[in-house]
Amino acid sequence: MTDLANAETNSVTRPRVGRPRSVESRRAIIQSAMTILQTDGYAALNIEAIAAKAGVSKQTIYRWWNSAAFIVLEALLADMPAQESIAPDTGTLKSDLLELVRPTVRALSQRRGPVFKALIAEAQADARFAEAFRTSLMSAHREMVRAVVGRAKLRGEVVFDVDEELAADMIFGPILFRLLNGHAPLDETFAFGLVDTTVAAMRFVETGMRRAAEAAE
Amino acid sequence: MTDLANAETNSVTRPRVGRPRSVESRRAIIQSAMTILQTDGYAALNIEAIAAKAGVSKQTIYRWWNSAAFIVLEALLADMPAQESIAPDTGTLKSDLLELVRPTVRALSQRRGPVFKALIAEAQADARFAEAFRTSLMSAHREMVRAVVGRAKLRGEVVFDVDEELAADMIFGPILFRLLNGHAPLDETFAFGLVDTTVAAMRFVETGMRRAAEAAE
Amino acid sequence: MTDLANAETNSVTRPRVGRPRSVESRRAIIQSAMTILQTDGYAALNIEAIAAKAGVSKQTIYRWWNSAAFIVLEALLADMPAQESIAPDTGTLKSDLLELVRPTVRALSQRRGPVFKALIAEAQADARFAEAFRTSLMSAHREMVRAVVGRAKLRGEVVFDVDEELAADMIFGPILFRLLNGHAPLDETFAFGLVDTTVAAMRFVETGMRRAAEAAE
Amino acid sequence: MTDLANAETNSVTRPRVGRPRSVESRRAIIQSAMTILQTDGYAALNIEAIAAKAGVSKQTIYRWWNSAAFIVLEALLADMPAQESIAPDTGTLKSDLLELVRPTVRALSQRRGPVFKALIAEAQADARFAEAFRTSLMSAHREMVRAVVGRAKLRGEVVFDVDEELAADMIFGPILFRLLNGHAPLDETFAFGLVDTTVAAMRFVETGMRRAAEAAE
DNA sequence: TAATAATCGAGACGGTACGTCACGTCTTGGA
DNA sequence: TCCAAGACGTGACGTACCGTCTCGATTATTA
Repeated sequence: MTDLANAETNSVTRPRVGRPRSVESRRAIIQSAMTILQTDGYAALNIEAIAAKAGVSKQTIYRWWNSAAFIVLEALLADMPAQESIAPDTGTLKSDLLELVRPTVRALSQRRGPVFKALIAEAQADARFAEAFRTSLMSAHREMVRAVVGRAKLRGEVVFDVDEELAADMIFGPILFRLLNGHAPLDETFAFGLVDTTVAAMRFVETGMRRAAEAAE
Repeated sequence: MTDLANAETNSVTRPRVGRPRSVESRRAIIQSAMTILQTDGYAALNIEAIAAKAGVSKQTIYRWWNSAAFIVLEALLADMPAQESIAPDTGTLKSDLLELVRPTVRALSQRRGPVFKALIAEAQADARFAEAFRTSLMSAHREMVRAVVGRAKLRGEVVFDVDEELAADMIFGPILFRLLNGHAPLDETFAFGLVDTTVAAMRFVETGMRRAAEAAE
Repeated sequence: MTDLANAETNSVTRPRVGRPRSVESRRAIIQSAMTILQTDGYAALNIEAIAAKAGVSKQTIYRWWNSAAFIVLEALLADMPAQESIAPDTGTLKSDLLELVRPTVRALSQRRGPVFKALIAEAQADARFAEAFRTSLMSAHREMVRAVVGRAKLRGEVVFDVDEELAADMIFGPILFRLLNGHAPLDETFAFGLVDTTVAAMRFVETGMRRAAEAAE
Repeated sequence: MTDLANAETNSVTRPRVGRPRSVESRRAIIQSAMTILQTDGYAALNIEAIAAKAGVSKQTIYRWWNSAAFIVLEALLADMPAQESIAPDTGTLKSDLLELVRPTVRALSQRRGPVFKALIAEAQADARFAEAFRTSLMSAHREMVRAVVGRAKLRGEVVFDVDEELAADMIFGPILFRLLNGHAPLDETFAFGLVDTTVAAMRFVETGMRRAAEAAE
C-alpha cells in the first residue's frame, strides 16, 4: 500500500480505540474530488469545494490528507489497473517499449493529461507531495523501463553498460516535455519516433565505460 | 523584443498620448520580484509583496503584467546574455550538444533550477503564461538544438531524415524530467550520458523513411 | 432584541451546530468601531481598520454585519439606556415634550451629533441600512412622541383628531434639519421654541375633520 | 451667480491669459453627470465615469469642481426656474405656505427626491460642500418661508414675536425628515397637514417674549 | 454497562492574497 | 493656460481559501 496520507494514518502502533474511520466519507471525498476535477478542472479543486460536494467537514479531509493533490494521487493509484504495473516482455526491446509508451502517450494525450500536468505542477511547490508522487506513480513507470532495458541487456540486444536510469529518462523525459510544454502533439508518430530513437541509442551508444573497454583492446 | 505583457502594451499603432510609462517603476517591479524570488522563493512571490517592496501600486503591476510569473519571465529573458541565444558550431554534433547541455544542466542544478520549476508549474495552470513561456524561453532553447542537429545532418553526421523536433525533445525532455521529478541529480555525468546517447540515436536511428529507402535498394 | 445583522443570524430555528459565535470577537469589533469613531471620525471608519484594531479577520465582520454602519447602529442601540425608551408622563404635553426634546437636542449638539449625521447619510446610500435605522433608532424615538401626544389627546389637551405621525415629524424634523444643515444651533432656546410651537399647533390646528365637525353644528 | 466651484475659478483678479475655459467641456461634464444620475443613480456618479462619458479628462473636472456633488449642485441651481426663487404673496399665510410646500413636496416625492437625499448625505461628509449646499439651495428655500411669515406678521396674522427661522425649520424639517427617513409618504395629505399645523402654531404659539408681555399687563 | 476515546458534521475563526475600483495627482503633446 | 489621454501611488473594497478551532453527536474499544 502506498504512503500518501498523513503520517499518523499509517502508524502501525495506532491504538484501535474510538470511532473508526468512516469508509463512506473517504469514498465520498475521493469521488467528489474526481468529479470536480473532470467537471471544472484542477484549478477549481480545493478542500472547501470537495468538502461541500462530499457532504463532509473540512477537518475530516485534513485529518487524512495533506492537500487536494494527495487525494487525486490516491484516486489515480487506486484507479490504475494491476496489469499496468507489470512490465511487458515481448522478446524485443522495441516492442516492449512500444507496449509501454503507446498506452502512456495515448492516456496523457486524452483524459489523464490535465491531471498529470496539475500534479507535477503541484509537486514543484510541495516537497511532501513531490516525494509521494515520485515514489508512487513515477517510480512505477520508471521501474518498468528499467526492467525492459535490463532484459534487453541480458539478451545482448543493447550495449552492456547502458544506464537504465538514463534510459528511463530518455523515454519519459520527452513525453513529459511535450505534455508540459505543449509545443508538439503526443501522438502515435511521436511514440514510434521516440521508441525508434531510444532503441537505436541503447544499441549503439558509446559510453565512457565502453570506450575504455575498446581502448583496452 | 519579447511579447510578455498585456496585448495593448505592445500595440504598434498606440498613439503617444498621455503620461508615458514609468521606466523607474518597471525597473523597481522586476528588481523586487527577483529579490523576493532569491530571498524567499517563488512561493512568497505575490503581487502584493512585489508592489510593497517596489514602492509601487498593485494597479501598476496589473496594468503591465498578468501575473508574477510574467514578471519573472521578463526578468529572465532580459538577463539572458546575447551569446546564449547563438547555437554553438564547433564542427561535431557531440561537442555542439555538450556546449548546449552542460551550461544548461549546470544552471538548472544551481540558481536557475527553482525558478524554472516554478515557471513550468505556473504554466500548467495559466494558458496565457504557458504560451508566453513556450514561445520565448523554451522555443529559444529548442531552436538551438534544431540548428545544431540541422548542421550535423548537412555534414552527413546523422541520418538524413532525423527529426529535429524529436531531437530537441530527446535533449531537453530528460533534463526537465530530472529537474521536475528530482529522482536523480543534474550533474556532469548525466550531461555526458545524455549527449552520448542522443548522438548515438541520431546517427543510427532507423526511421520509417530510412527503412523505406533501404527497402527500395 | 434588535434585528441588525444578517438575516440568517437571527433565524429562530437555527440549529445549534458548529462552533458558536465568538462573543469576544463581537465585543472587540463593536468596541474598536466606537473607538475609531470617536478618535478619527466616521470617515475613518472602515472594515479594514476595525478588523485590524479588533484583531479580527474581515471575514468575521462581514459574516455578521453588512457594513460598518450596522456595527455603529448596534453599538448605539446597546448603549441606549433602558429608561430612554420609556416615554415621559408628567401630566402636560409641554413638559412631556420637553423631557423628550431637551436631552435629544443636547445629545445631538454634542457627542452624538456627528455619529447621527453619518448614519443618516449612510442610510441614503444603503437601503438595507435605511430600513434597519428607521425601524430601530428612529421608530423608537417617534413612538415616544406618538405616546405623549396620544395621552394629551385623551386628556383633551389637544384637538381630538391631531395626527400623531405628523406630530412626530414636527418634533424631530426640525431637529434633524438643524443637525444636518447646520444653519442654526441645536440649543436650549431652540428646544423651548420647538416645543412651544408644536404644543400650540396641536392645540389649535384646524384639521379637515375638525372643520367638518364644526360645520355640522 | 453661486459660488460652487474651486476658489480660483471665481477669483476676480484671475489673469485672462492662456487658453480660455472650454464651454463645451463644461456643458458635457454637467450633462454627463445628470445623465448618469438619472440612469444609474448617485452611487454610480464618480469623477471617472463622468470624465469617460463626457470625453473629458479627469484633470479638467478637478480644475473646476471639488467633487461630483458640486457638479450636481451647479446643475440643479441652473435648472431651477427663476420664479421658484420668488416667495409667493397670495394674501394669507396658509395659501402662501401651500404655494411653497406643495410643489416642493411634489418634486421631492418624484424626480428630485433621490438627488436631494444624496446631496444632503454628501454634505455630512464634506464640510465645503455642506457650506455650498446650505448657502445656495437651502438658504433660498428658507428665505422664502421667512419672507412669507414676515409678511403674515406685518398683517397681524400671526403672533408678533414668532421666530421666522424656527418657522422655516418647522416647514422644511418635517419634509426633510420624511424624505430622508422614509417612514411616511411625501404626499398632498402631508403637505396640507404640515401647513395647517404650522399656521396654527404661528397664530397661537405662546413664546417667552409674549408671555413676558402678558405678564406685564 | 459505563467510561474512554477517536471520528464525524457543521461552521466560526484569524489570516493572506486576490483582482478591482475610485481617488486625486502627475506628465506628456497639442491647441 | 487649458485640454485629452492616461500612468501613477494610495487605500479600501468584498471574496476566496487556507488550516485551525470549537461544538454536540456518534461509534467503537476497554474496564
